[in-house]
Amino acid sequence: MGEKSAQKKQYILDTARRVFAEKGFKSVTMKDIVEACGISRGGLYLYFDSTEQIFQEILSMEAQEADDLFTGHISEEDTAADILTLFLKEQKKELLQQKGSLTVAVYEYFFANGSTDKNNMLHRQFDAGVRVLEKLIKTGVASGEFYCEDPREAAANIMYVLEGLKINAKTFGITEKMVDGQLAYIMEGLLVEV
Amino acid sequence: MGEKSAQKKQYILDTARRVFAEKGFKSVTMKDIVEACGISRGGLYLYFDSTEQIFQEILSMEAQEADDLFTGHISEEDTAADILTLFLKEQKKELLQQKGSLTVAVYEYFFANGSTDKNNMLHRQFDAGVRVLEKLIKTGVASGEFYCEDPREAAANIMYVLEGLKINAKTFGITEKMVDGQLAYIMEGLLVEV
Amino acid sequence: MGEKSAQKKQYILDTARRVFAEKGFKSVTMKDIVEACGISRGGLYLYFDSTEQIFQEILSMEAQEADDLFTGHISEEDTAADILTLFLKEQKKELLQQKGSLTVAVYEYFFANGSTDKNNMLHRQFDAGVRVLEKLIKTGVASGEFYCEDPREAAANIMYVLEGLKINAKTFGITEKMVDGQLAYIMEGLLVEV
Amino acid sequence: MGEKSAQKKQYILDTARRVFAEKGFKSVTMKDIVEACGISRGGLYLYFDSTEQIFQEILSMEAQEADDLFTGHISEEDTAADILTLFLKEQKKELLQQKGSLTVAVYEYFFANGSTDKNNMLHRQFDAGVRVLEKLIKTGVASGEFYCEDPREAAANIMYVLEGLKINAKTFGITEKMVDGQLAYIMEGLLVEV
DNA sequence: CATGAATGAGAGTTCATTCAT
DNA sequence: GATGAATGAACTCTCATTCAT
Repeated sequence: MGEKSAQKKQYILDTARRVFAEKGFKSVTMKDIVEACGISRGGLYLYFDSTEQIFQEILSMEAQEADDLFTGHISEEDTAADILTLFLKEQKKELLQQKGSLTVAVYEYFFANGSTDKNNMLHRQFDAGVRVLEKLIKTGVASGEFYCEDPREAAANIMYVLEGLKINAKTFGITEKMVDGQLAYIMEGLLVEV
Repeated sequence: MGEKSAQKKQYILDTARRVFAEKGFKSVTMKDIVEACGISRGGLYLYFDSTEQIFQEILSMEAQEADDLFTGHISEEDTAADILTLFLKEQKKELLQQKGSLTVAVYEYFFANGSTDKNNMLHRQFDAGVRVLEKLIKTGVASGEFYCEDPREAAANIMYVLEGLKINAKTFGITEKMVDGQLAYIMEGLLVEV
Repeated sequence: MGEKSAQKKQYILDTARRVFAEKGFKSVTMKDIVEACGISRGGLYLYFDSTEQIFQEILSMEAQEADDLFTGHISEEDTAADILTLFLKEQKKELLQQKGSLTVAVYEYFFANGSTDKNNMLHRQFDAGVRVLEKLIKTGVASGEFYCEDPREAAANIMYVLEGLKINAKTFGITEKMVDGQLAYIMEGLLVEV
Repeated sequence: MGEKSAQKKQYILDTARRVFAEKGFKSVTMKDIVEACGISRGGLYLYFDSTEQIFQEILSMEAQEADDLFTGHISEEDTAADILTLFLKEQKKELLQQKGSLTVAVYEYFFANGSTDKNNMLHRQFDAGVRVLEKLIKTGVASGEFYCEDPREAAANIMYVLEGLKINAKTFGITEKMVDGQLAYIMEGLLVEV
């Protein structure tokens, strides 16, 4: 598969990503992707064998980008509270953005493949989130910004709340106010009262 | 529809519930249900037109039972902390129980139908949970058991964490320790320190 | 599957038999049979899962009929030579009849499935033929009609020649004269010269 | 087509021969051959248009070699019985050798193309075999080694038996004992009893 | 009411064949 | 000559849905 094919493969992945974002994982057929890409039936099979394989490759790409995001935060020179605020802001943006989100597809995929899929992306990202947040909280505690008796569980708590918001966003919708309320509640729970 | 038919309809719903618990919502076909019930293809269509309709009726039944559960707690004569502990214990049991749970099916269903489904069951139950917890926290604050500046957001926070735990349980698995950690963290956040 | 379905199943088998007779085994698709039967695509799958399964059932029917034929001969009251002549005459008829013969399909099927197929029909019929002929030759020898030092190999020889004629008939064609020549040669080899 | 191309063409034929030996004729696709050869899809079409054409050219090569074999026998200075024994020995070797044999592919090919293929290789080889054997038997009769009233049919008989053994070998398997039994039977039928 | 045979639409998959490079 | 990406036809198989009995 030469350079040109790599380009086309990427084109298919990008197009398929849109399809998955629209229809979730389970409803997407090879035919859907073929039609979205405007290529021939057989053509798609030159690159991928199944929707599952396509989705996995899309996930790999996403994971890459997500990792980049996470590591980006830590390098800043801001205070712990600033960084946490930034992190939550970004999460909020993602939560409220409807279009182009793979959330539903990802959940559908891992409902079926979560246990068998070694190196489960959702798992890895959740754990990574907890780790980053835990470290951040500890930093904040050390600097006197935060008060927290159990940084580990506090970090996990934040991640669970984000998961909860995410799933509710997809099953019955959330408002910006709801997100703001929770994020404020989280921040206030950590900040040392003046 | 006579009494006999009502019985058969109920039989179909009960059997179909098992099928949905096993396979989620999207993968279940009318054929699956027909086979699980041991009835004829045409027979099923006398009672239901689609898996969606069947699932909706199952959800109605579930909602009824869930409501019963919630209202059950409040009637106790225990302290707010006791009731909350009881509530969380029950949530824990549900979180850790794998078999027979409709969780995945429900999520899959509302991913597709969440916005269109008026009277969305997930939504109603989430709101109900928040309301009950808010009232409970307020009671606890009044009795001096709890300290909480924003009972509303605290209640929502608990519900979001439970959602987060629930979805993680289905996508990559959670351990009892993880649940205990979070539930303890929640309780400690509310209890007035001695 | 009620009585009516049994009839339709038989109809499919009879129709499919014609298709296999025309096109051999490997070239026949489910679609071919569907079209020959004038039924729907899905309809065929109610009765059979694959061309292989259909062919196997056809073979079972054939085997039944073939067995009936064999046993028919022996019951006669004729001399051994008469019976053998009759047997060879019938073989000749089959050899020269082109239409409706499953020969090619059978060979094609057993090329692929001969070793795995327990209870290989071709094998059973060949052995049965040898046994019947051996017994017949021994009878003829006892009655003084035949002269033969090794009835077993003589019987096998006849069966091999018949196989050879059969395959040649299908690969490049044989004439009646060629068959007659061989059959006469076989008879003369056995008959006691006057 | 230059010398280099001729070499490549030969390489394709040799490789394809192995493929046909493994899978017979009908199951082999252009793709199979392309992959076995490790060349490009388009590359194969520069030399051949179809599996049929490839197979025909392979058959031509085989025929050449087979003819060489036949003529080889006659040139010896041995007695007729010796030559016949040698011939049968070689036939036995071929019958028992499973790997690398084109037998199945050849039959499959001629099932479909036997009648249309002018200059049918199977036909020519069968006839050639009969002619050689007939001449040999006549020689043996003249020298007093053999007794045979109808050399022509005796020769044909041997060829038919060999065909029968060949096809049985491919459809349900034969043992060395079975071959030996028949070959001995043939020899004894010709030899003048001492 | 209940049955289950029948239909046909549609998804998956494989290959022969072509063609721009 | 040689490549291999691309196409589209053909086949397999599964279901939702209908309907005569």
